Amino acid sequence: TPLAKKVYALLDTVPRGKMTPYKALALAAGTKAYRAIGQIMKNNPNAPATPCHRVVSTKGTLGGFMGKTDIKTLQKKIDLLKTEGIEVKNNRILNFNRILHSFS
DNA sequence: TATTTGACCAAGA
DNA sequence: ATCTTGGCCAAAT
Repeated sequence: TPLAKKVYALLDTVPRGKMTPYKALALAAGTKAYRAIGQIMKNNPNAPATPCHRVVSTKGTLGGFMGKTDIKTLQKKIDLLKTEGIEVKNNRILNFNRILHSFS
């Protein structure tokens, strides 16, 4: 889908160890449809190839991973993030404000 | 074409 | 702190 292409392109610019909220990602893609971002991820099994694990809610919570919201799946996302140096505790990202990525 | 659905968000209560 | 409400808009049905 057209929006998805932009989103994926932007995701590639998010460096390892940093994250972006759904909102910022959507706005950077030129739309206000932050809700649509999640839909795109769900339907596109580009799973960990494009770093969808670096996308989070503005509150610093994880949202979901690979179409699911259950704790087990989220834990995988957490582990994956940990390998990039991002710690998640009690469904909250530590140093959230420090690792936010801003698009040019 | 019309309706429904969210991996959302911000503001109230 | 938690819960509800209303708004949002692309994609999927």
